[in-house]
Amino acid sequence: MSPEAKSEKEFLAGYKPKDYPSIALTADLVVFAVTGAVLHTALVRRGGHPFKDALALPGGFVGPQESAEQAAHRKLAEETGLDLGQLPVHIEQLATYTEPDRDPRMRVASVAHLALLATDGHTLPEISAGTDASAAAWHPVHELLDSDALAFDHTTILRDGLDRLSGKMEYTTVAARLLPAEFTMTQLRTVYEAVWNVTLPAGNFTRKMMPQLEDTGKKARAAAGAPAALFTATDRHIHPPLAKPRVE
Amino acid sequence: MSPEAKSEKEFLAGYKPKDYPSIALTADLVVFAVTGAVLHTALVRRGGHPFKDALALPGGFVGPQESAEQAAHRKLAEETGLDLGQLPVHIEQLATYTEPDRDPRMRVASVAHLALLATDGHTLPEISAGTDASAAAWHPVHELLDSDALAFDHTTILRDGLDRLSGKMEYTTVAARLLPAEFTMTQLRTVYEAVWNVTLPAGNFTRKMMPQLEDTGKKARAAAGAPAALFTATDRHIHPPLAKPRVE
DNA sequence: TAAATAGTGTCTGTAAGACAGTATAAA
DNA sequence: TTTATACTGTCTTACAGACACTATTTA
Repeated sequence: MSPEAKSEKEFLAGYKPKDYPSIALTADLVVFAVTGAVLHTALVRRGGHPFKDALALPGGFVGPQESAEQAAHRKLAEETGLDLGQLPVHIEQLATYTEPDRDPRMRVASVAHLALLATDGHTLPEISAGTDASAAAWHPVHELLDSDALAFDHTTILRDGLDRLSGKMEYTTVAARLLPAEFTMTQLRTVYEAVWNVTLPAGNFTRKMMPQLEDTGKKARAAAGAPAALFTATDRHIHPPLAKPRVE
Repeated sequence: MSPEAKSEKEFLAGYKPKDYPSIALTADLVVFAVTGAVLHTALVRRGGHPFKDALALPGGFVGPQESAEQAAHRKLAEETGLDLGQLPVHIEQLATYTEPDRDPRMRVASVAHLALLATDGHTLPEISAGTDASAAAWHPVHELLDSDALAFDHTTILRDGLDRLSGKMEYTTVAARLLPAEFTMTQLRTVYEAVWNVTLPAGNFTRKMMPQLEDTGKKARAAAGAPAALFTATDRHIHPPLAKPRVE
């Protein structure tokens, strides 16, 4: 209870915000999910100008009482109709895009987030359009990135999201966030192959990942072949990292 | 509201910004430089409330016509008095901090940046206080992080900045940004040791880094001992990475 | 049985870690 | 010379990559 604390209290009580540049803040989402060994991203079809009818990342304004990450959670539910109470989702901040002219309407800074949805590898979560969009659907990422088809700077953001995920998978088990809590080694390897757009030798992958995972002791029901062990992820760092094969 | 009828050009000409939450955007800086084998960061002493007389990261509002990165450049010059025309500086975005109550005065989102200043390892660039601060000075990072001494959430930001730099040094030559364009292997190793707060075996370090650097053919003048080769950095990725020794 | 998948064994080449040895300069 | 620093050689261990092999299930 020093005199400084008291005077700071007085200062704040009488504080009137000074002028500062008017910049709107949005939270945008790069949403990833894997099906059929292909990485997909959730995109909305824009209902209005600018970039009308173009594909865009889901997102929207950060509210006055929420953090950007909370806004990303809320927007993910609103814009895709996903029930996040049911579906495990991993959200982390990606980067912030602040070029003054990135939105022709007004000054908007966008805090982009990476969102990973858990799937069994066969079915994508069903998504439906929110208020601002005319449609919401899944799109294969690697095909999409060959064409600069997205609104605003969203192609850049999507590429940054893919790069972040690709890199982080080398030294963490974050790839497991694209799978159910318990998963087989083959499921995990399929996620790596989908995100990296490569094929990996199964035997060596198993040996490398085994110490990073927790064996549940349970076995998966196999359609054919030996039943696979079910693992859960840990937060251990992979050291040395699992190197992404360089493209030849 | 019949967006169908309007072209995008007409739409934008008649566009009036809708209400959006009022959030101020600032660019803050984690500025690093190495001297005497110790990593230092530039901090300002706050002149006013809140957190009066506490240490804080340099930074300020993003202007209406500049990106956050441009604002970071400008603020670095303004708040430290550094002549960035003379001094090579590397700036990259770190993360954005958006907790609603992180500034007691008003809603402020801060885009934090990592700034690396080149030094010869013996002298830190001289810095002087800008308008908002009563002083600006260098502080040893690892000592500082033991005590949560900074204003706002700046201790978190500083720690995130250190983590980013530490990690990136494993697989890039970004550490060279803390040195002049041409540097010796020992200088570079000293940077690694300062940032990671470890000691590294000189021989193995040389062998590992050699293929990542460009040999200028020139030699440094040595006070004693054999003259060291002068290298320049490349943008090659270190593969496999140079692992940071885990703390025992 | 055959077919399919899971997981292990084994060999080879590369590189990290430890550390000794040699080379090149200044005092 | 001595001393200090810069590098290189060498040995051991670890592990990635390649790929064959065995084990375990379903049909």
